[in-house]
Amino acid sequence: MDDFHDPRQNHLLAALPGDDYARIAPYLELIPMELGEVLYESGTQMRHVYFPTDAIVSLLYVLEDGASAEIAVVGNEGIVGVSLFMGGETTPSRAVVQSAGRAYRLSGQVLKKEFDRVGGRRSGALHNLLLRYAQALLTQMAQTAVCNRHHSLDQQLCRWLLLSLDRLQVNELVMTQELIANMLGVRREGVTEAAGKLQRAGVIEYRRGHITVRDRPGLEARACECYAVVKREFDRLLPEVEEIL
Amino acid sequence: MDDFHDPRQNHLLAALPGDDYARIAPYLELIPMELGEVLYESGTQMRHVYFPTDAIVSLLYVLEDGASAEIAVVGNEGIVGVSLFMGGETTPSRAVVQSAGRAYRLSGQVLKKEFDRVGGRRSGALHNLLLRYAQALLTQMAQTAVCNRHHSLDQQLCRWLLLSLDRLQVNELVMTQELIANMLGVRREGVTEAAGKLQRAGVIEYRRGHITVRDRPGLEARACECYAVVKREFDRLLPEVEEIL
DNA sequence: CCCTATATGCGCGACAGCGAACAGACGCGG
DNA sequence: CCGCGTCTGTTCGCTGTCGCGCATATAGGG
Repeated sequence: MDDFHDPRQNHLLAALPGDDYARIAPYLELIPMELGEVLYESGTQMRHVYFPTDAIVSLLYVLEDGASAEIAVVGNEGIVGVSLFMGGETTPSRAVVQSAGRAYRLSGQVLKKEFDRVGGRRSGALHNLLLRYAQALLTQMAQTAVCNRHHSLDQQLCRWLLLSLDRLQVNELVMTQELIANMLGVRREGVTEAAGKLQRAGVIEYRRGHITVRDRPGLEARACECYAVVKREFDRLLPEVEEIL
Repeated sequence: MDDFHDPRQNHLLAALPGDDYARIAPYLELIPMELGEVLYESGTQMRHVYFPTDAIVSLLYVLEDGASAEIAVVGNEGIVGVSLFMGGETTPSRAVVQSAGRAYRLSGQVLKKEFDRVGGRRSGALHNLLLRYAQALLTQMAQTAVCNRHHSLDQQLCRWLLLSLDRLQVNELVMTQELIANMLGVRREGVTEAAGKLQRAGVIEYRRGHITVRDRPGLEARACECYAVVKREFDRLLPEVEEIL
């Protein structure tokens, strides 16, 4: 978490070949993101995509009655705003900053131009990379759907903590139980109870808005299979990321 | 439902400009599909994509313990096998025929070649069309996730019936309650009860594996918002379909 | 350093959906 | 036209989560 900041702390940007990266690099703007900030609202036209470095963004779906649920989470392994290059321009979801940090912003026009570029190689590297990322996102959403249906709040909390942890450089999350409840689409009291169990078991420790993970293997053991499936699929679809780090 | 069969009964194929369509038409094979047939298993390499005409295919996710849930449904508005052109080759889901009928099969190689084609126009029409379809699929999955979390079995059954109905030419579904329960990821008894309510209300009528919808507006009134959101998004993303029909 | 907004803990009753078990009813195939 | 396999209807207790209300603890700004 030093002050020197490089777009390539985002894995997608890091995975781009030198010349592909060089073409978009001049357009990347470093943007700080605060907890709770809304990057885009359901149905609104987006102007930019975001490549998080140390921030985490949740894709939330909000129902008419105000109830909500997280459908996917994006950290430094991904990009916020896939609908810009998929062609739809908008999505019926909301993007909210779940963990403060920074991201690189890129104008939608520049991204699209590069995405559609048909340069020396067949289709550009960015094109293939983003499509594979979109598929990984599809998997994450599918898994969320099934998990919502079949798994207990306890298991889901573990899954959620692990997903967040993977996208952070530290083992402490700044996050209230109320917010977690919003993400998971459950009652706050339910989170309190589940978190209490984990604390008593020595897996996590928390105090007013701060959760520290003490026993990651323990967390993995209590999580449902959904965490592992999603992680495996991300690793499979985006292997460049592993090679580099 | 005459015997003359045209690939263009699939809306994606119908939406392709003449010359784009002409290039892949010779490779399209008409395939009959029986109820319950598995098009591909989770994690297996796919050789073909399928463009249903009067069949309906469910994308199911099956958990380790055998529990399952439908994450999306594909009829003549779509294509089965998006991961082939997204670049992942496989997905961790299973494709099952939910309603018998026919589909046109296309070799993955031919599809990919056309998908990556950079012909006269910018990127090919197929490319844009399929990406927009993929985004619609993303929306459907997201909505399924939220629906699983927040809505009652009764509402979900209505949503599911409507989604199926939209993809059929008739108002009768050949489908047991047991199968519906598998799709929704609930107990069979739950479906029996929910269906009983609908029958008593005169909205549907059923007998051993056959469900007939009598009052579609009634069904829509009882469904959650999820149905309308998904339908609206499909119409927005794939407008060509409406223009043609 | 205190005070207040905010975060967490807990205790109800209510209820939807689960799991298992079984009875009846339909309809296809022989 | 008969029989059996399959589909549907119904029961019971159980668990997990909800919805509400309220008590208590904590941190950080004035």
